[in-house]
Amino acid sequence: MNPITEDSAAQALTQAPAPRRWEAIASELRNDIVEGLLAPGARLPNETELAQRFGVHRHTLRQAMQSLVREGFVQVRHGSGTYVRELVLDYALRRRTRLTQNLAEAGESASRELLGAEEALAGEWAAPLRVSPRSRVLLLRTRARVRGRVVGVTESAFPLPRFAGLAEAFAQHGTVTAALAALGVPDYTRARSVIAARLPTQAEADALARPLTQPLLVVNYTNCDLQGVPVQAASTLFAADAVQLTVGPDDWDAA
Amino acid sequence: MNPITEDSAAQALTQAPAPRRWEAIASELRNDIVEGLLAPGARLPNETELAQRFGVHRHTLRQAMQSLVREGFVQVRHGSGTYVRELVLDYALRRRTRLTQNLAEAGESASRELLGAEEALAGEWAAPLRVSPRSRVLLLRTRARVRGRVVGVTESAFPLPRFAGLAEAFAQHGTVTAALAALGVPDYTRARSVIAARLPTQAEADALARPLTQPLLVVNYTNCDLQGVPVQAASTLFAADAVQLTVGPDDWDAA
DNA sequence: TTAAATTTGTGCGTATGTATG
DNA sequence: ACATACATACGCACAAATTTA
Repeated sequence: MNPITEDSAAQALTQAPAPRRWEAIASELRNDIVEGLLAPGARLPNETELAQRFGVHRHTLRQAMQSLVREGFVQVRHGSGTYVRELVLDYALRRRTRLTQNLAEAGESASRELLGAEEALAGEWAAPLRVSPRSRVLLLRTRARVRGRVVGVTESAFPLPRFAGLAEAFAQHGTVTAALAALGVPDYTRARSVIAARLPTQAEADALARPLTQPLLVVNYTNCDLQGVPVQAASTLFAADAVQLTVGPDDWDAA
Repeated sequence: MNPITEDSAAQALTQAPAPRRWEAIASELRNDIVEGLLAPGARLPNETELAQRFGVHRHTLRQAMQSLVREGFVQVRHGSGTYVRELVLDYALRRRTRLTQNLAEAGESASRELLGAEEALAGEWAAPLRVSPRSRVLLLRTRARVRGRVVGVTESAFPLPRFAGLAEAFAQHGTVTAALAALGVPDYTRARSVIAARLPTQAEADALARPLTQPLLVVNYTNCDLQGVPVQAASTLFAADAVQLTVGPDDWDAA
């Protein structure tokens, strides 16, 4: 194939300055990985084959690959092949447990998005928050991604009226820790975690972009401020193929 | 329920036939529950119906029921019905975690049976035990029951030759704690626990008497003696419908 | 144990488009 | 308009690691 005709053709079509083939290829492969088309651990076709498929030189494809390696999506094994990186995150349960920070500590790019916020009666959240069942709470539904893949969804309850502006604060800062800090809770600790496992409902499977047969790790917990007053009760659903929990000397030794 | 008749019944069983109808009925229902034919949470047919099925008077059936209530297999809700008691055990992960004791603490009768013991190369157990992969270990497979129902199976590895007689000691005492004590390890602490969830293999589903669709809670851990030397590396599979794990202030506060 | 096949890693050379001054 | 520098892309060849027969 002739690069001259290619590039001039692309220019004529889009008028865009730089097509950058390797970036488009990387983005296409990255998308396949995030969407689950290329499963974690799967071996990609070899470079010659992929280059042929995309109609580029092997060097060009390699540049795309190197980009994906840097971003942590794939892992190349000399003489063996290129593989989609397994996504097994160690989620450490400690006294000071922070979801976003915890996921980011593994050197991964973690992000958190707000799915919804509403006011409701405390109900089932009353007991862990130590408030009246007829008092009101703010419900926050959030979703955590690592490397673009959804790894967990959380439903949290915050007592009202104390945390009235929390939804906005979360939307602004992107983490519960920062949102609480903005509302005058500089620090908090985890009181208790209860861990269970079960299969997801259809809605949960959809939210996590996982099949109905992929078990969930359910972590129910309460966070308290420095005075020991509950500030957040929550239930996080982790996709069990992506997350494992650790409880260890780091926790126990931590004074 | 009269304890006197109970006791005399037990006595009679060993000596004479003594056809106590209510006991046979209780035993039959108990068996259905243990075998999983009557699932946890399931509502039993009403007393009139059951009495009819067994061909006894309702009073006789009630005697069987009251026996099952006292044993903790069922729960009667006045005006609603009789239900198979949910079996949700809180398994607390602490520095000093003992499986049998932990299960027993919930006021449940816990038992542990030895499924098999063999010698093998350390292999995958080498890392947690901090021994050479080519050294030998004793593999112990055990099964834990609560109220007759299997709730977990454990595969443990003990370094050899230090724990050569451990299989016999376990068979004799029935717990790992006692077996280790008999071999000169008076106490041990848990170094680290890693928790994951997945669906069982066919063999695992069989061992736990659960369907293939019932997720497992997998807990991998290492126990060390007071000098910090690993004495046991193990992987316990819990049936997630029967067990939930807790990590909390009891652990963190414990100095 | 050895050897061959497969796959990634690396080097050199060539050519084109873009940005800069 | 021209020279220079740089990133992108293709062609070919061989080295090194891994897998498989």
